[in-house]
Amino acid sequence: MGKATIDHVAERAGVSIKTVSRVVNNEPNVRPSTRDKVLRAVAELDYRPNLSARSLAGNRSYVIGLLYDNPSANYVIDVQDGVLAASRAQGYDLLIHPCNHRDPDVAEEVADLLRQPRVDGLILTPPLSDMAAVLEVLSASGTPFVRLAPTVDKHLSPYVETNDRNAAYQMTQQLLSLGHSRIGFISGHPDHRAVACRYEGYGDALRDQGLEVVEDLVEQGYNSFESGELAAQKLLALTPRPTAIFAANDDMAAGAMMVAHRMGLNVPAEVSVAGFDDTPVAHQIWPSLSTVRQPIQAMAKMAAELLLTQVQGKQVQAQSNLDSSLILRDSTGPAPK
Amino acid sequence: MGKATIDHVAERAGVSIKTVSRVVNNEPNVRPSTRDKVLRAVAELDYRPNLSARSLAGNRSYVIGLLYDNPSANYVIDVQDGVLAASRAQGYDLLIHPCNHRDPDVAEEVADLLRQPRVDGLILTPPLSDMAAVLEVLSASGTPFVRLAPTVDKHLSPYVETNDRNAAYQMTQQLLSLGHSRIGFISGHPDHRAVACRYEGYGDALRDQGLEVVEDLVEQGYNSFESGELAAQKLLALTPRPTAIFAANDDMAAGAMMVAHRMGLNVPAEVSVAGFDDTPVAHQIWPSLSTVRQPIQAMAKMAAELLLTQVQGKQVQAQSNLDSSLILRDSTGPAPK
DNA sequence: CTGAAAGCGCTAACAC
DNA sequence: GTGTTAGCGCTTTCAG
Repeated sequence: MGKATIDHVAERAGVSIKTVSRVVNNEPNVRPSTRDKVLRAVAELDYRPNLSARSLAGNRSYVIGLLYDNPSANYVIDVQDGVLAASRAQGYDLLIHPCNHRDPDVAEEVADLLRQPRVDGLILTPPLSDMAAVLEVLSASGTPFVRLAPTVDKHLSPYVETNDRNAAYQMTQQLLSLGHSRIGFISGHPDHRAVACRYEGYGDALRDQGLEVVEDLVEQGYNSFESGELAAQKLLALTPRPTAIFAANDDMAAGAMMVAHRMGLNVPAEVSVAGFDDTPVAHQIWPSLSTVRQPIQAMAKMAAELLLTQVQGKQVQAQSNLDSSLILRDSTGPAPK
Repeated sequence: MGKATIDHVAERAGVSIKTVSRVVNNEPNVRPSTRDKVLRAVAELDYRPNLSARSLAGNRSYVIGLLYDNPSANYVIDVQDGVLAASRAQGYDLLIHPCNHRDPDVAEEVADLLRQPRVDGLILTPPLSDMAAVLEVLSASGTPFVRLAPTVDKHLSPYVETNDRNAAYQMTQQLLSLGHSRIGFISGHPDHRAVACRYEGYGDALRDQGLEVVEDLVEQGYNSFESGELAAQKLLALTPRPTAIFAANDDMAAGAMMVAHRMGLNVPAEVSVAGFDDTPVAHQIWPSLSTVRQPIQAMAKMAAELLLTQVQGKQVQAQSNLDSSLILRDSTGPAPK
């Protein structure tokens, strides 16, 4: 089966190659009967347009890029799957580009990626969504891009987000309603601004209940299991001990749980633990972790759809907001007397 | 910065475009001084060859594909990172193509992917590495491919593997040396032949110790946490109870641990648990899990290197074998009296 | 509504 | 060693 080209199709359908091109690209101004003829020839020859030729002539690549700094395998896979779902549906391919956001050359790296007509558009995940240097390069290049959960310069591009603050507010409220008042908080990596927002929800919920944020009860974490362990060690060494710990992500919550186990503390009887993200570990540890589920895949899909709309030159809505949900499992319970 | 083309470079260097092409592609037969001139022009103009033009003219895409059926996010990310490390180094891009190996149309899907000159070669992960229909399409197409951990038709392509059987043998031996003799085994998904091999290692170790494989002590699992729970429920309900459980992967081991906790069994005092893969969950659960670490990323990198060598038309070694290592943590201990 | 012609930027022959 | 000449398969003018 020698690959069919547009010429073969044109010949078979008895039209010019331009007409074939029109049909294949869904352009207007083709008589229905002509369109049918062409479509039939396409089917018979099992014709697929050659992407390279297309991009060379049309100056587009039919590829979109996904730029991320691997914070967590589960997150990345969810994002990839969501983006792929949207891009495949429209015949676009996905180029993945992991990078290190602390590398001083990231912006240069991105510039490099854009210097060639490799990608028609880019999707950024946190913390890249918030990096001024990267945003500048992108804006200057004119390449369309969409961000996931940006917290700064939101006017620079369309974006998709969830309300992290609200979800954290609800989880805190949930703990308060269980009778907890000394609630420890392990905050997220400061570079991940979206994760940092979760702290606001925690504080707001306390204040709305007439409580204050106690400085000792808040520990800085860095999104990793180990940083959660360290933070929890400090929190659980306090007197009086907090009766609950809310960590800004599941890995840190798992770290806190590990510390509780080591100290012989019963979860949730002596201390409740809550996380955020609903990663697989949340239901694989014992007791299973109460957490917040974010629609990562749906967000990524939405972002890709916004991007593709934009790539095709259409006007696009500036933002999209999806909801999270509270997942209550076994790690949270009534406050001890 | 209007993109520089090969013509600009040729003009600036005072040579023909063909010479530029030679230099850029590291072809021989260019006088060093000429080469230098060209290289200087390339640098000054910040010239990058246009990939589309290149692939159109040269009938190659400078892209390799990674075909996988997402068994676990951590595994996939490791593979991606390994492949990227190798491909980036050689200027190749990566196209990811997750798919469902149970979908009756996978082979057709692969054929579709190959119908266009989108990818110069393909890397397959288990269980795709073992799927006859896919292998057939690939072999017929003539596209180079490399497999990770294949168990069948090894002559069909170069491949990279670890010795799963040996690693499982060692872990079983370790448990035996701790005094365990009733060791339950939770086997892996039958579609994942490489995982299935781990059962052989278990059996061989027992036999070499003069023990027999007791049918009741072997439960079929399907690689998921939940399947591990189910299997462990059966195993731990036996009388006498097994004093150790060895699961063919970490997720199932985590499931077994969950069941032990629910039954109030102390791990490892009353029952030891061992896993395989050293996924993050292994050190995030309590007690931390003894397991086997495989060099996934290194294997993937090696596979990509083999593929790229092949893509460039060079002869390539048929296989490569990397070693796993035992990671002993807190979930295994001496057999109870 | 349809077609002819002119490239997109590069590599592959083949000459010199 | 180096240059010349054709395309690769498509989209884009611009005519009809």
